[in-house]
Formats: sequence, structure tokens, C-alpha cells
Amino acid sequence: MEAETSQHAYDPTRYERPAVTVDVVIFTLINQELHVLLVQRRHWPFEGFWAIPGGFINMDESLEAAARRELEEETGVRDVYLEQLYTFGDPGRDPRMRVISVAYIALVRADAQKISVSDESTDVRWWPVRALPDQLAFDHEQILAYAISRLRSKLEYTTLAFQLLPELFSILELKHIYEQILGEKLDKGNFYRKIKESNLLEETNVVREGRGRPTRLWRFRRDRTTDKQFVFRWREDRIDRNP
Amino acid sequence: MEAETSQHAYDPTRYERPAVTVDVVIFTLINQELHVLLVQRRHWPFEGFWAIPGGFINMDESLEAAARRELEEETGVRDVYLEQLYTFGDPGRDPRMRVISVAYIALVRADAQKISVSDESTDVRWWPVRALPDQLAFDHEQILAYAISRLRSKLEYTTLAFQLLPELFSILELKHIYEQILGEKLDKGNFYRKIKESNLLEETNVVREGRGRPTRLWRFRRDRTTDKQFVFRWREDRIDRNP
DNA sequence: TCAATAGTGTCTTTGAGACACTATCCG
DNA sequence: CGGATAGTGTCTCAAAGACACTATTGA
Repeated sequence: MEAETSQHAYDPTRYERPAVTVDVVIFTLINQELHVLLVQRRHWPFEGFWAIPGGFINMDESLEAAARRELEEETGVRDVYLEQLYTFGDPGRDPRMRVISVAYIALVRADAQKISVSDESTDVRWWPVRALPDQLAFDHEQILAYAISRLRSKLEYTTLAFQLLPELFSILELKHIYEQILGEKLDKGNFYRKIKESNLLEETNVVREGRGRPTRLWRFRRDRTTDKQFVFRWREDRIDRNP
Repeated sequence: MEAETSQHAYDPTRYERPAVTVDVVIFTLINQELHVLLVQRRHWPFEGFWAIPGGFINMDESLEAAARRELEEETGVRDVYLEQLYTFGDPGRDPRMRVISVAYIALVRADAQKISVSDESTDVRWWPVRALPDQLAFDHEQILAYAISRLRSKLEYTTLAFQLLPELFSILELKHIYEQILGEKLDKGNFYRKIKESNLLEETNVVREGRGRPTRLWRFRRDRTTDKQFVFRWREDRIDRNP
């Protein structure tokens, strides 16, 4: 219950209030590799450090709306997969004041992220998750680590990976993504089998030529951008511990 | 990143701030049935409605510490399983002001909850989740529904069920809990097999007499109260959608 | 003895994984 | 033809489920 813990009425306005921000961990795939968007801070504290993009919530918008606003401000992208990750609120995580940060994960399609992130500005960058900056601002290392771990575990039992792919892709490309993110090699035959059995993909007539035998391209069946259906599961074992 | 969205420095203090509360959905098992603790509101808004216990955070305590404080205030119980659920922050969910609520789930052992919840006070009650009040205060129906769904899905792939059990219990009791919470009958033989293979339980010499053949009692192997090891998984399929 | 509850054994089916095989392109 | 990449078929083994069986108590 809110604003009332014991038997008497409370005056909630007399409480000191923390600041509330929304931070968005934005993932995309660049050259088949998982990247995350970070911004470089220009002021104290943590001046020069890289940080997860975010900002204060407005009093009239929902948390998710705030996350979408931040996302669009940073990348110009809308209608992407967005999910609340966790809320971080330890005292002292920001030296200026008490800040509660509601962290979100966003998945941006591989072909969409080109639109965004103006190339000339050096203070916003896609970082490969395998080679992140040594130190991040605030407790953002912890947030990012948790985001990556959650993404990994969710990919194992959801269709989330499709959110990262372009409209058309080959099955072996998809396999590659899974390998990237799970960090292990998968068997080609078994992958073909499972993905076909799942019936989540739709064959197209499009074929892409390459060095060897040309590849058939496929697309994800349902409305991709906002799909939250959790159907396909590559592997059974996954763990999502709290940070 | 916090307190800085664009290129210039911000004065964060000029932002209006929401109130931040922590709500704790406290589960326990009474007569083998899942119950949740609710408190009845005595003041506007939602006077007379039942609500999830919670309260404002102090400026010098972490979110989890606030949740533990609330939990102890309501039930007198410490050292229980506690996990952050989700953060609810839609504008208008509290008519008095903008409130961000960080919701937690707590699991209280079956034999512990007797200590708590003074019987004479009618404004704090354990409610069976199968027969909850029609309407709850604020958006607490949504919070509670999500908590139950999360609990269900987590029980399927974690050892969380043990957190609800007393120190000693029989395997068929454990099976009963799983059936209760999953809402389906499980095969006795298969349950015995899986639970033994998991090696999570430790046989005791204690035997409980009943109507038929006496039952051997078991205990959970590791430090139970704070154990977060996710090892035993009754079934593979689980889904945890956002609320 | 039987009713009641506890606990075990075993057969069948499913599905994951390993891995060898075939297919189609370019040169 | 051979190298390269795409895609298929099939065997094995382990785990899940169904279900029949045995065990131990009290009345």
C-alpha cells in the first residue's frame, strides 16, 4: 500500500523524494556482432566516462514512455522491442543526489540502426559487448552486465533474437546470431531441424548469391517489431538471477 | 546516463520529483495453499480497499533494504527470500501524486508466518490467492497478478518452492505444493524420481505417522533461507511476460 | 482382512545431439 | 573437376511420461 504504513494518515509531501531516471540499454547487431549504445559524459561526475543513455522522467509520462522517448532521442528509432530490466536505487550511486534508475532493454534491428547515431559526434557510440570500455559511469557496469545476462537467457527461450535481425535473413545467419550471443557453436543440422519445426519462419522466394551455394532467405512470421510472443526456445537451460 | 541528456550540464534539482515507494507481495503457504498478505486501507484514497503492503523509501536505504524493512514491519519476519518484481509508475495510479512503486516478492516459510500478523487486527490478513478480494486499491490487482504469474513461472525452474516449506517435509507434500501452484496433477513416481535425482534433498530419520503408511521427512540441503541457487527445475516450460 | 497412504520399477515415447551425407554454386 | 557454402537424413542416448506394482501402517 502506498503512503500509509501504520494506522494514522500520512502527509506524503513531507517526505524527501529521490530523483527518478530511466536508462535504456540499447542493443543492436553490427556485422553479426552484438553492440550496445553508450554515450560519453561531458560533465562531473564521471566526466569522460561512457554511460548508458537515460534521463529524468517527466511527471506526466509512464516509465515505458520515458524509455521510448530516450530511445528515440538517442537513435531516432521507434517501435522497437522494449522491456523493463530492473530498478537500481542504491544510495550513493550518484554523488549528486539520490537517484532511482529504472533500466530498460531495447533491441534495435540490424538494418535500422544505420539511420541513427550521427557519425560525426564522437560522444555517442556503438560498442561491441565483447570489447566494452574498462569502466563505465555510475553503476552502469552492473546494469550493463545484467542486461547482457538477461538478454542471453531470454534469447534461449524466446523469439527475441528475431528482433535483432533484418527483414530477410538466412537460417545460418540466425544460427550465427545465436552462436554469437550464447557464446557457443551450434550444430547446423539440429538448428535447421528445430527452427523448421518451430514454424516461426516463412520461406521467401528470395535467394542470396554468395561464394558457394546460394542461400534461401526467410522472414519471421508475425508482426515483428512489437512481437512479444515467447514461443521458440533454442535451449532449455537458462537462468536469470537478479543482478 | 543520469542527469544529462544533451550537451549541456543540467541542474537536476529543478526537476519535479515523484514519490518512490516499495511494495512487497508476501506469499506464504497455509494448509498447503498459497496465500498473500494484504492490508486494509483506512483513509482516502481507496479507503476500505485491500492493498499490498508498502511504503516510502528512506533516502539512506537501498530499495531492497526498504523492502526488508516493510516486510519486517508487517510480518516480523527476517531473512526470507526476497526478489525485485517490477517497477510500476504510470501517472495517475495514485490520485494524490505521482508515485513510482518498486514491487518485490517475498516468500515466507509456512511455519514462520504464525509468529506474525496479530490475529486480533482485522486490517491485515492472509488471503488465499484462489479467493482474493474483488478489487484492490490502486493498480494492485495488476501487481498481484504479475507477482503470482512470476511466482508460478519461477517455481517451475528454480528451487523457490522450498522457501515456502517448513524445515522438514515429505516428498508428497512437496509434490502437493507444486500441484497447488502449477494448477495441475503430477505423477507420483516421476516426481519421486526427479526429486531424488536432483539431489537437493537430504533424508532425515524423522518419520511422520498418519492414517496409512508413515512418511519419511526430508530437508532441503543448503542454507535455505537465503538460497538463490537455481538448480532443480520441475518442468521446462515457463514464461514470464511483463505485466 | 481391507482401506489408506507411501514409495518403486519399468516400458514407451520424445527430443536433443552427433555426425555423415547430399546439393548447388563458382572457378 | 575441387573448394566452398547450403541444406538433409539418420542413429544414438537420455529424459519425460504413463502406469502398474510393492510396502507399511491402523482398524
